Amino acid sequence: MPARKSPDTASRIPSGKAATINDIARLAGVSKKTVSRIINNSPLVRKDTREKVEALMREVGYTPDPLARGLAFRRSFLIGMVYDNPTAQYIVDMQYGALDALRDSGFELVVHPCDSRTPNYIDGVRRFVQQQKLHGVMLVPRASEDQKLADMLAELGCRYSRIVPVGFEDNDGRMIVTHDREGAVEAADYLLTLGHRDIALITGPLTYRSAIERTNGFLDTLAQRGVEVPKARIIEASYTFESGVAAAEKLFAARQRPTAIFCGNDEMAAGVYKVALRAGISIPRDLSVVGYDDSPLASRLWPSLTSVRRHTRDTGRIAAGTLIRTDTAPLAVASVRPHLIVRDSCQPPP
Amino acid sequence: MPARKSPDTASRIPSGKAATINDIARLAGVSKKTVSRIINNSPLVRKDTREKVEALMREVGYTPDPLARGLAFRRSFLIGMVYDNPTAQYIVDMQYGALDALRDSGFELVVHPCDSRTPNYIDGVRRFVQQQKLHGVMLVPRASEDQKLADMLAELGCRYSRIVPVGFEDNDGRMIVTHDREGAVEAADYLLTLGHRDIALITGPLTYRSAIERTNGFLDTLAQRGVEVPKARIIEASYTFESGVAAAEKLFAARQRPTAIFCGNDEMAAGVYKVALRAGISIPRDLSVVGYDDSPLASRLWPSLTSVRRHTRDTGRIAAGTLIRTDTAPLAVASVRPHLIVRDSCQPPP
DNA sequence: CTGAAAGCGCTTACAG
DNA sequence: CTGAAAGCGCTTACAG
Repeated sequence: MPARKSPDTASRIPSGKAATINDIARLAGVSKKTVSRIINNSPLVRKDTREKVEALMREVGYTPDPLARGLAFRRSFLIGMVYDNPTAQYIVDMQYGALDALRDSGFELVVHPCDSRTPNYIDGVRRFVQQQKLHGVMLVPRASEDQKLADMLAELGCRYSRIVPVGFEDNDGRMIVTHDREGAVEAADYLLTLGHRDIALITGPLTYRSAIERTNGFLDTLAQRGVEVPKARIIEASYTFESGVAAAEKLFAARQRPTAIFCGNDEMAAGVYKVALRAGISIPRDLSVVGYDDSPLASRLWPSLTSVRRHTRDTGRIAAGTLIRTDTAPLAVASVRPHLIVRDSCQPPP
Repeated sequence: MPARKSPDTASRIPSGKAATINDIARLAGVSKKTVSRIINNSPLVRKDTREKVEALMREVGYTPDPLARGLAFRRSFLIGMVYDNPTAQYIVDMQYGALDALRDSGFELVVHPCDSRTPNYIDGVRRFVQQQKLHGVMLVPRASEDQKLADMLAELGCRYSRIVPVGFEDNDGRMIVTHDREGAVEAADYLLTLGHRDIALITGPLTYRSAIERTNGFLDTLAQRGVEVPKARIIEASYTFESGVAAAEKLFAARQRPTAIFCGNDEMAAGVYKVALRAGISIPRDLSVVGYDDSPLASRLWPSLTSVRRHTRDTGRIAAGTLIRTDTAPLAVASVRPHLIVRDSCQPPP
């Protein structure tokens, strides 16, 4: 179904089907190769030729067929998003960001969730990339931390971008560095400033660099101000609500309860809320809580949760944008910095 | 990069690039048309020919190029998912379901969020569908309720499936009916059985059929048991947390407070929780609350929220599956039925 | 049941 | 700066 065409040119295009490069070439009185050059922004076209042809393309509503272009290029106009993060809001925000970058670019976003715990998930991604001849792939945490996955893409010659904490080296793909440490540092500063000294920490799985960064950033900041956190108050959990519940139960069973808890994400903070509410521990009067993610949950909980915002949508926009741009140096490193959103879940210790 | 090939046949395929239909035809000693027939499951192939060729395809790891097939078919191997629902978990579940159906089918999922409140969003979807030559489109609530959107797809000849409440007619697309009424009926039955009579209702926007279905299902069930809900206790909100807060404030300001509230979704129920907790109203002792969606929020809240589950992933699987299948009658109507998940947010009235 | 020819709508060499 | 020829990897008529 061709887009609206003015009657005069419309009559010269086979009705009922969209215009092709041949129609444009014929109507403009140039070769299809010239039209092709214009489509691909080649500088080897005279300005007035370009303008004449572009006007015609607009008039007949011509857009080149990505299938035909892909076949000739041996590469599709699809960007793959590969992820194994279970947090819905994070995924959706990342998708929105990617789509922001892809809008009106002719590229589309193909989603590919996977489970990095299964042994051959990398083969699954490889098939996806090869079969669809993807133009590029964004690797989203936590899969983005898997060096084997990145290596496979490099070997395939597929361009990719990785969203990773500091500490990664990559000569093949573009990196977007999330600086998780800084968010944790801000959380620590905030709790210290409120006067807290009896502080506990519920971390994500320390097999992930992001969890390590958050943990170290938090503990280092406390240590710099002379606050040591006893081992019993550092609990490694799994980023799930249930693991947050279990961790909180352990912390509250101790002789002396902490006056503040920093959680590696909001899900686990919600677990702390549940245990505290059930036990009659008032937040923030008896206990201050800080989360990480600034998920919708943070404002839905009561009292609303102070949490570290990650700018996920911006991250997605950069990660996708870098895959379709040709003008920038492909290997530069981009940075996204988190920051603390203060709400109602903290106050000075009792 | 071709998949693993045994040395004998590998040597007969140009190294460094994947096998094509020509390689398969040559190695199998048949014409490429025969290979094509096998790819497309044509019955016009002798059984032993088929088996021989299929074995060869497996051996060399051949998969047909979707770009080339798409160009020849004038239709891609992409399924579009069009949605304007803001709830992250719902979207992600729907995507997972769709991907369940598409796995190993050769089709991929391309996401297309849109904003049905902008005047020309339908043009955006049209461009998406036409330009990518989509094989099919799933319409997800609430965009799925827009008849103009469905009509546009029908006019384009693009196959589509719609996830809709009862009450829609569609001769062009497949419908997956969600039976929202039944979930609301279950919620009403449950509250009545607990002994509630002073019941309030916070609905979604009544411009949506789904919100109307839930509202009517709830009110009709109460009426059948002789319970009338005064107008002041029926508040139309907008499915957001904030609108739930505002609705709860209005309900609690009344002379007599209801003993139970049914909310059109969990977001608004979380708003009720916030207002109740802030006001010292104990859930479920003083107030019972029922939500709709069974989102992650439902179990994260404390006390955990009784809510209606929608089986979103199953819905997505059916909606996508119907677009790539050729064996079933395309216009049959599928049904997905909600049901109540009882948690800790309700008890008999004080 | 099988195949040779032409074509899908583009791009890549290659020439000028 | 511009173009004619060949090709990307498939499928659709058309023949047999």
